[in-house]
Amino acid sequence: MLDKLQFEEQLMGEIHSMEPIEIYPNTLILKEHTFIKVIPIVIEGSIKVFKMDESGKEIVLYHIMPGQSCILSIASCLNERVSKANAIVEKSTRLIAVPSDKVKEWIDRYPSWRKFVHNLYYERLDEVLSLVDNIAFKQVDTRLTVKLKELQKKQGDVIKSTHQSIANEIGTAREVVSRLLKHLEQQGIIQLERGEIRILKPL
Amino acid sequence: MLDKLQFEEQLMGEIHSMEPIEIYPNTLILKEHTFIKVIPIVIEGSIKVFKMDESGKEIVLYHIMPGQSCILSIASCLNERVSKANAIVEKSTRLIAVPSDKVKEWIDRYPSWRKFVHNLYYERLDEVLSLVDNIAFKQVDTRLTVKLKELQKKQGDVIKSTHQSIANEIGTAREVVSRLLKHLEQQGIIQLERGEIRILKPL
DNA sequence: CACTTTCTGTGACCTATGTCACAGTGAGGG
DNA sequence: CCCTCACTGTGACATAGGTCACAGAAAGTG
Repeated sequence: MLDKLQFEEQLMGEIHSMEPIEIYPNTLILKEHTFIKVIPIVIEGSIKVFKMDESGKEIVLYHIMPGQSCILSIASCLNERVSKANAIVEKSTRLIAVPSDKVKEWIDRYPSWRKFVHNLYYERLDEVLSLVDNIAFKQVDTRLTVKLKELQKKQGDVIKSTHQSIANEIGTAREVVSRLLKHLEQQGIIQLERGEIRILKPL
Repeated sequence: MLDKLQFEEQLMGEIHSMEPIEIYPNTLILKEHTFIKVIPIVIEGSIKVFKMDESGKEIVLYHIMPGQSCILSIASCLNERVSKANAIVEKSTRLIAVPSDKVKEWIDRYPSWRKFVHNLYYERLDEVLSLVDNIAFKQVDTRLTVKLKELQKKQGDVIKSTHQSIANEIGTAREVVSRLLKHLEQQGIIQLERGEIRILKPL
């Protein structure tokens, strides 16, 4: 997995010299308002980055997938500032924990690392901006179908996910998602099972 | 103004060798889905970066103030991708237009430029994230008072702004802003004039 | 197999906020 | 001094979507 990242040999060496660690689901690895000590590079699994309000409602900003890293952590660490969001491990995850001073050092030393970081910035900004776009302009039902399409792309026609987690992703309540999904089912577009959504017709 | 930016002498020299240009209000300088050719460094004035939906409703992402630059442009340019938002000149603006290949070159050459860019990333990500936070979790009235405080910080107790522009910033309709402002006035917290909001008591 | 937990389905209800439709009012231009 | 805009004020109204309060079903767990 790591080899797909186009790093210089020397940087690759540095990375490989670090021992990957295994982290289990539901581990909170980054808390808002805290300083960053290590930056994760995900090898396997996935990490969810989200914001949470006082009442415990959360909204998902993006997911860190294999070969990616957490741009918010990098930004915070490069500027020696606190984190602006939370991150929690979703699926069991193997990752390399890069100490924050390494990250700073690499920025100056390796062009390929710079490229990697700038690319991350672009991708994430893009995602966060379309999130803004969606919550500001789109109604909940559109947001839902967008999310379904996205999940379909990742997982295929059988999506394993609970209504609650989808609700979190699109920033609404579980009941609303249940209701809307039921409608789609009645229209014969999807089929619902416990923890599973089967897509029958194109959304 | 430029001298406040902590760049190396050599970079400073490069920047000073470029002729500043003057741009008038309401000039659209960046359109969504287009490629970036030049990056602005604002000397004086301000630029509004925003998203717009089909119906013409807009939502403001952030403002580029003197000494700052447009991180979205930089991100797009470094990755050779299209822009994800629009930018329009608000107040008459003097800026330096840095060709995109210079921006790339500087990233590799000048640590101070890297620092500048990473700092911008952090600041803007922060702003955009609190925007997400606000529209996802907060009600319109809270968003309004937050925005008022922000304007107060910038302009003092007498804020020059129309209800419409505030509505755009917080992503709602003008009537809603008028209504809420009226309430605040009735509570003796603010005083309304045409194009002006006077803050009497702390919000 | 009991018992608990997690997930889903649904009706009833409430309310924040967007929309429409005007009416006024101040400001600037010619 | 008009006349035309741009800005503001407001009532009436519609409604999306959040909240509450259950109930039943599936899946773990000991």
